[in-house]
Amino acid sequence: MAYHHGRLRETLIDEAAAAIDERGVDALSLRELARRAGVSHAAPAHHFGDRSGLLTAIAADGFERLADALGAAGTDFVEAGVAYVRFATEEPGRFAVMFRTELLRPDDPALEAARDRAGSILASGAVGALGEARADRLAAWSIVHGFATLWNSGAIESAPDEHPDALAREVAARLVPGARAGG
Amino acid sequence: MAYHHGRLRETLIDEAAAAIDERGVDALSLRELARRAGVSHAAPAHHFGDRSGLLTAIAADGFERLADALGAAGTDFVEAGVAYVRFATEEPGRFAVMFRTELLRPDDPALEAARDRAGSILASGAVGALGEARADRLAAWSIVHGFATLWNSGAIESAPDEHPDALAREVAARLVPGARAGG
DNA sequence: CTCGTGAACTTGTCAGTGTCAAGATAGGCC
DNA sequence: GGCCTATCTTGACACTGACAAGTTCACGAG
Repeated sequence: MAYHHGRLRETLIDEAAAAIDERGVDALSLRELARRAGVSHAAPAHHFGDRSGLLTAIAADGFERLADALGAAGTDFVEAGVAYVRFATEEPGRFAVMFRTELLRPDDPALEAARDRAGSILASGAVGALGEARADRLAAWSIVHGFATLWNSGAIESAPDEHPDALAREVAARLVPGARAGG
Repeated sequence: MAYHHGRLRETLIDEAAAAIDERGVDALSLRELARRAGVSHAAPAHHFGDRSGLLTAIAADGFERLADALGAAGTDFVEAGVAYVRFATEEPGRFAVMFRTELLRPDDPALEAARDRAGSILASGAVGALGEARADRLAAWSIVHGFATLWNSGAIESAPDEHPDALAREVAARLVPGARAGG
């Protein structure tokens, strides 16, 4: 086994994110992660310090991906909202980590930057469709975030193979005055 | 130390809920809990089987309290929504456990009953203000649940002493056609 | 009263975890 | 060559959740 893995840091982030999507944050063990990557149990600590360091890196990566997805969806609030939900439901583990703030380093610069980027993109869509007030932006964020977390927690009853996109679009449209599409 | 504590089960649930409100679910250790209650490290297992049993009991208790709070708030959707948010923000630990389904026993009868009771009360308020469609009920639930979880995760920027109630009322009102109170 | 039966609780143990300290290795720069 | 620093390993510690087996106690039958 070579001493220098070469790309250990990236490997660990990818493996960890995949493991979290499969089995949840709490089931993620640093030691098992190290085993999967073929390194010793203390190798991850070198790159991330401790568990929160790893999760913070994953969360920052998650906000970057979310910002990209929101940007690609365009400026319409409903479409951005659907993109938000799609991201959350397709990568539930990453998404959960992003908002489990007690597990993260509070003032990590990379995390804060990524979070701000995603937030401002979502807010710009909301301002166009609803208004500029704080409550407008928060209402937009709340309804898509709430739907996403409820769906991921299994609280929303649905057919076994139902895809959340259509439902999310309907729900988000409820917030836009005069645009009660579907339903 | 008396062998028979007498009210160990209730004591453990109360202590655990308080500890969770203070330091989060993940920081809750069965052994520390037992220490606090003055019993041996294996005593909790007798009453709850394992960790998920304890958390399931706490979650069921939480849904009962939530249902009570929603019922007391009346049938108006906005007021019920504010009550939902108030419950979530005043007892954040309990609230978090209730939706961490991976930590709970999936088909516990007491949990299911309490959850259904709370759900139907919230839904009845939504139907009156919005409509009977699935998306109407989900939009109502999503916006208040989203606001509550975002607030609890610290994602919403606010003054250090700001109380979420007024903001929650404003946000919830955004969903009701023609009732854009505040903002 | 005594006795035994079962619930409530304890003691002991196990594999597993996160974190820390100290040692080993190797690539790059003089 | 020789050193230096980042990278990774080895070893240890205190802690955890879960399990098995033993101990104590309340209570009802006889």
